[in-house]
Formats: sequence, C-alpha cells, structure tokens
Amino acid sequence: MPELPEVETTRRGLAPHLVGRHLRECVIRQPALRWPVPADLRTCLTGQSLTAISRRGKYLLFHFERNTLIAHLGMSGSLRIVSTTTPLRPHDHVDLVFEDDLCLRYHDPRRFGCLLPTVGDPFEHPLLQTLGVEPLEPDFTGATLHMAAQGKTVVVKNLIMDSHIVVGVGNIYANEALFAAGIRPTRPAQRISAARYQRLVESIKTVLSASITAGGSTLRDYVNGNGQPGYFQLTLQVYDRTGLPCLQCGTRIRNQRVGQRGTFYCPHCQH
DNA sequence: CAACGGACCTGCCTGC
DNA sequence: TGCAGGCAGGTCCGTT
Repeated sequence: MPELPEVETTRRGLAPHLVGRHLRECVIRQPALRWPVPADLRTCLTGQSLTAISRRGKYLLFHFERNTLIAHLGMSGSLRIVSTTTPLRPHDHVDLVFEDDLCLRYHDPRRFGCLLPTVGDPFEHPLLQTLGVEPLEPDFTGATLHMAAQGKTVVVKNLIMDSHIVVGVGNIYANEALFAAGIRPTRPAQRISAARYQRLVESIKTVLSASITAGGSTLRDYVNGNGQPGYFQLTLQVYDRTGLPCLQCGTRIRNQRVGQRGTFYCPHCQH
C-alpha cells in the first residue's frame, strides 16, 4: 500500500514496459474513485503514445504527447501490467490498453485513489501546485523542517507528514524515521533544534531510499508493477510492533494515537 | 490562517 | 460460526 517507496517502485516497474507505446483503449468499469474518473478519459488519451512516467510525491504522472494522466493509489491501490485476457479480480476498476496487448490495470478496493487526465502543465494542477519539497532531493534539508516548525503548535510527527512541507512521508516511514533519529513522535515541532532536524532529514532520506532499494513495503496486498511484493517490512523497527522489544535496547515498543494515526516508538531510545 | 475532525470506501481482524 | 465493531498504508475539505 502505497507510500512513496511503493509509488516509486511502481513507476520504475512500469516505465520500461510502457514508455514509447501507443494507448489503444481505456476501459472504465468503476468510475467512483475519490474523484470520479472523467468519462472523457478515453477520448483524452487514446491514440497518443506514452512519453514518460514521472512522480511527484505519491502522485504518478503518465505523460502522453498532449495530455498527462495524474494517478494516485490512495491507501489500497495498485497498478499492474497484465494481458487483456487476464481474468478480472474484484476492484479492477480501470484498464489502459496499450499496443502489443499490454494492459495497465488499476486495482483499488477502497477507491481512495484517483485517475485524472489534465491538459497543459500538470504541475499547475491544484493537487500538485501546493506540494512541498521532494524528500530525496538535495533541497530537503534540516533547515526545511526547522523553518517550517517555527510558529506552529503541531507535534513533529504531524509536521513531517504534512505534504505541503515535504511530500511522501507516510505513516510507516514517519514512525521509522523518527525512531532512527531518536526523536519522540509527540515532541512539539517547535521545540526541536536545527541539529536534530538535520539528523531527522538524514533518517527520512535513508529510510525511504532503503525501502525503494528493497522494492517497497508489503503490508497486506501491495504489489509493484510486475506483481512482486516488496520486502521492507522485514526491517521495520517500530511500526506495528506494539509491546514487542525494541530491536536496539529491548524496551517494549509503545503505541499511541497521534493525529488519529497509529504511532509507535521506543520510550527509551526516543526523546 | 492554523488546527482539528470528518469524509471517502472495503477488507480484515478481534471479541462477544 | 456469525456478526458487530474497530481499525488500516492517504489526504482533501469544511468547520472551528
């Protein structure tokens, strides 16, 4: 289930198969995603060839010659390449059928994702326009977070999960990065030093990069573009480990709701 | 303007 | 075994 590493893994899995190919057909079986899939998706995109697949935060951008398709996988979405004869599963909502029987199949049980075709510069789209910095880019530094925290009352976990500040840090990786940096998730963001924010940023970059390398996490039903599961869950230090011993010091991992999200930390290692 | 809760959905797990 | 209730990886939007 898509956090940034899963989305990036999907992008990397799909691009070599689809870039340069013509889109032959679009099949919408269930348009009721987070926002309705526009009925003109088909007329917008068919007949064009895919020139690139890029990513902004957790949004995937399918660049065609004249239009761009903005895709988000929500909490339960996945994109896989199948054949048009591959049997449909429940929740296979949309097919983009390319030449040579390459079918990009959008699957999303909870339907929190979206598929939105755009005209013109996709980065001008309201969903993308106000996004914060990319966590793996050099311009994401300790100063980014330290400055963003000033004058705010939020706790640090909510700060790093705010997509208008930095994109792509979801619940799993927020928990993991805070553990790696030794920072308690409930600490007020304003009361963290620039030096500690520098360490947190390094932890975020390390955790996300390691997960991309490992092919993304697998919790329940995530699969990448080739249908392969990810393996990052094998290295999770705190997420979903309530009551289990901390892998660094043996103290039991605690679980607490922060901003209505499950939050896990080691009370000995994180302050 | 910042901060918070609610909303969108289905599936899975737990406990009665 | 069945069913109700709670919870899940995201994030926008409306209300305070």
